[in-house]
Amino acid sequence: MNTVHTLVDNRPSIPCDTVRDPQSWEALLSAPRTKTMRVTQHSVIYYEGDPADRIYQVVDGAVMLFKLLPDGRRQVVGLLGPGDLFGLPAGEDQDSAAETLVPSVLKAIERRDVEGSAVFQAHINGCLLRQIAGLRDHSVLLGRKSAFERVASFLMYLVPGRGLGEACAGRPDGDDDEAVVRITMTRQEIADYLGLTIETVSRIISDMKRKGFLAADRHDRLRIVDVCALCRKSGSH
Amino acid sequence: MNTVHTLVDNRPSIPCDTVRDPQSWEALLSAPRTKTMRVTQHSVIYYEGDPADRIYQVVDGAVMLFKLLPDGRRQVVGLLGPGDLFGLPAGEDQDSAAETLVPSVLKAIERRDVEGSAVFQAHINGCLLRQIAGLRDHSVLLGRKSAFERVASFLMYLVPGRGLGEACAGRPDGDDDEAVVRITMTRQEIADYLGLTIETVSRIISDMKRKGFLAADRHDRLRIVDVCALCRKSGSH
DNA sequence: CGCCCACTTGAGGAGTATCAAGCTTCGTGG
DNA sequence: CCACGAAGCTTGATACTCCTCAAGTGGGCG
Repeated sequence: MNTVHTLVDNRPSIPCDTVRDPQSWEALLSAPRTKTMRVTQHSVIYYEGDPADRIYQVVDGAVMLFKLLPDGRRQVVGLLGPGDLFGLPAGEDQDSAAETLVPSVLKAIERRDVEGSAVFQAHINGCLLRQIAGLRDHSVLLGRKSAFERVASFLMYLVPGRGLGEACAGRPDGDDDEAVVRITMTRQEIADYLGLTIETVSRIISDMKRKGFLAADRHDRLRIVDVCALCRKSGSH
Repeated sequence: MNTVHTLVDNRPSIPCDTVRDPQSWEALLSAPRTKTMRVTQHSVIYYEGDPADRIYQVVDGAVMLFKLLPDGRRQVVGLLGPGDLFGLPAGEDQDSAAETLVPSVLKAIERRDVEGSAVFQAHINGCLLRQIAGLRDHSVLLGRKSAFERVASFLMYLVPGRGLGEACAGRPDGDDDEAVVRITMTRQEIADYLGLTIETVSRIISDMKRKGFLAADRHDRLRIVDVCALCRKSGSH
């Protein structure tokens, strides 16, 4: 917890060609010590307990954070997409494991490069606040929602441009409020995210099809017939 | 939705050289615009949706953060003690409500006083990271633990100096590993924190007494007969 | 002393997990 | 190109945990 306060004098200009101390987050991403990683689906980036000497940003793809109980029960504690940061725990070691859900491109930034810089701290701060908001919403889901509501909430989360909050607000609830979502997670991953079993997730999705909320395009692709209708079943509206 | 806060400005302490730009977190706490609040038990500090123009630090006491679903279901998404910060959402408005669990002393800091300062950002960062770690642990509890394990985990959390992580690690598991914890939360608050009902919490505690894990001191006070034994039942060890 | 509120206890039922088959889909190799 | 196997998904039967509804019980305060 011994933060080194490098008080960077931030003058307005910043022509900043190949600075030793990059002045913006974008510059940091292309700094010499920052590495770009291209990783395949289901690659483990780190395990819980690994030393946290780098932080990561998702450039493209998707990453899942999870924790395990000693007996093997797993809980997914975060889903990350482009722009999100991960790998920055409170202590010295990672407090969760990180694994890619799809082939991804990541930036690995040396932790010491971000500590002490006001610009980076502010950027990181924003990311952390968004993660906290997401975790709080997810606590409500895990603690208070039924299985049906959990799956409905999850599907809403997958609808582009309607992540959780703005879900139902978007368009008038007239006809043709359709959306096609790609499911890039396995049933097991979804179950571990929603605090359910694989069988329950499967049953709920079948049930949603039977009730006309969903139509099957393919195995890894679902058509939500009426986004608003499903959203109203998510418990949040 | 607007509770009246008793904003008591207590200036007795700290000569307070009236800095315009305080350079340390401690200095900020005694800056002119920072107010000290003394609030009674069960005071609402803010509701979800209120504008977030101040952030708060717990000086003494305890605060609970919670969210409500439209139908009234409640989930407690955070328990805070001395030193913890709250009231800093990702957006403009509060994403959860805040209420005191016991009579408390809080510092209310103008949000604009902390934005843009490297020193404060770094301090806030550490607080946010600790909150994220707590939320992740709590996700595991809500998503994957049984009712018994949840209550056991909660009791471990109350044991002084054994918050979650270091729980069982402390002392040798010899005899006399006793602890007395004060329960300052109502059964309803505990239930809403653990994602259970009031009746289930009550039943589990009775069950723990019957099985010899707990002994009743008083209504709001429990004696944990063998901390290590209970800890082993918490699912985390 | 008695009321009120928070807590406890009980009976019954809903919802989800568990266990056990089937069924698809996809990749591999004949 | 198709047969085969494996892995992931779906469906069914059953069990069990926890919730719901309802009736006590106890302690604190007027």
